[in-house]
Amino acid sequence: MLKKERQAYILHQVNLHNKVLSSSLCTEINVSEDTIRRDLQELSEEGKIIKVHGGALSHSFNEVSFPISGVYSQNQKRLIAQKAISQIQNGMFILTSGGTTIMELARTLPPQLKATFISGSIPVILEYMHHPNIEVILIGDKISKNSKITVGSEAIAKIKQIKPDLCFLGTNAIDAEHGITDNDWEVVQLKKAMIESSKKVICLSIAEKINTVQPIRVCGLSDIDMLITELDPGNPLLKTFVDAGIHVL
Amino acid sequence: MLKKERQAYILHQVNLHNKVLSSSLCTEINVSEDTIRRDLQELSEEGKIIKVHGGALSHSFNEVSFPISGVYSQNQKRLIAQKAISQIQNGMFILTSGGTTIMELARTLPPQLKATFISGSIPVILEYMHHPNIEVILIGDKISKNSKITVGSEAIAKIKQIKPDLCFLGTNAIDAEHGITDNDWEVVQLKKAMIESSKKVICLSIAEKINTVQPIRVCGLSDIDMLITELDPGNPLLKTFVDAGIHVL
DNA sequence: CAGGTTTCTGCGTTTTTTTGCAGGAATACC
DNA sequence: GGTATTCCTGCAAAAAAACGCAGAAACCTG
Repeated sequence: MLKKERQAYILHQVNLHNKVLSSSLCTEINVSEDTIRRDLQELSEEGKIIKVHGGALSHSFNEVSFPISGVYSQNQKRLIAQKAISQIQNGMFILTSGGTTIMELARTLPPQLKATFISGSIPVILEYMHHPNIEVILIGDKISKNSKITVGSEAIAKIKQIKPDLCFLGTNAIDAEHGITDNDWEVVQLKKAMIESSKKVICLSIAEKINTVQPIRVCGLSDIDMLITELDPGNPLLKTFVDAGIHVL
Repeated sequence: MLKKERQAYILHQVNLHNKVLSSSLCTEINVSEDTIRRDLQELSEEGKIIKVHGGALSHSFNEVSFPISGVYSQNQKRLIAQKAISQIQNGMFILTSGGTTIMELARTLPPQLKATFISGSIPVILEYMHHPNIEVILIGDKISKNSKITVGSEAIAKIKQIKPDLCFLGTNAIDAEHGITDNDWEVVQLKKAMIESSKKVICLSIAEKINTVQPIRVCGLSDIDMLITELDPGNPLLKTFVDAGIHVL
């Protein structure tokens, strides 16, 4: 088994179960405990997981508070949310993924807006529920505890049955060459289904994530209709996306 | 169980109940009292909790609040939850409704329990998600904002597809003559489906709601397998239910 | 393709962390 | 004031991590 492969497997396990034990990993993959430990070390240095005595935990595990960076990018996300809202019209069916950017969007929705929002993300759904006028549809299935969204074939099947007007996609990484990429296999499956179902796909991303790559591919640039960042559309960082025919806001 | 995990669990318990006893924690997590004490020590040094003789308190507790009105029935509900948990075995598929009694059940689940919980209630699902070992399946559909559960034909169809071992039903009203009744038409539809699907239906109800009636009928007594209240099973108030062949706990 | 270099992996040893236990001190409760 | 918890200290065993090293594999590179 290749090192890269091994680490991808470990990362997948961590994202799936929120924790891994070095001991169980080394019997699963059949390598020495030292190798596992070194892998965990590397993944931890890359910020992908949290290494603890005896194994590792997913980041979301104790991601209760990240006050400093949170506030910092909060303003950027608010700006993105504003731009995104300008694309919404009354009566629309809107499918959204999870993530903090979408959370900000949910919080920022104008109270008089009347629309139907569909999502499988629990935190996002909670935000939508506070809104006085929108209808909320929840996609059901098994809940992935670390990403706090519903994942699985049922969820995907349900998404394929609907045809929303808009799809807002929070992104983990977007790159001119590799398109949108992510690090959780199940989340990627969902996003793929969301993109396929929707009439129009709008990708929300803070500038920090532009030109970054994650291990698993979600879709190419051609599948995206619009890209919203906190930057000015004329910013040179965005030129490649404009050139690719994406409407950049 | 990893140290971080344990501490996260403790922290969650503290934030939930505003206090924890070292003695009860050490039986719950199954470690020595010293370990718990050291964990509390560390968490206290990090400022996450306030350590006191015999356990720890939440920060918010210290400020003003002496337990408000809820506590009275909270204790009753906790007792009900305890009894309910005695009916759960590892590996079971368990369908639950919403409501505060079920919330208490969700909060009280022992951390080492491994089971699959299915529900359409958002607050209950949030509780389940905090649990380290259980699988959580969310029933999706349109969200009813006032009852905070998913309602509609999709949800009902999904419930009919499953065959859980147990169904815990929070009740609004139960009466010897009219059986279980409720006041929300959509919730009633769901509960009916839940009862129909489940191998065993366990009804949770505080004594206050016994012999009360609501406008819409959910089911008759014959559909219930077990009734759990905070009262002693021998209590005269429960006699009619025992006579009706219901196992009263 | 041959030779050299870098990277990766497993093993033995040492060091650190974690955990439980025992006995005495401190504290709460009656 | 006496008794029963609870707490702290030191200690020891077990588990895990870190470290150094050497063989093996992969990877340049000319």
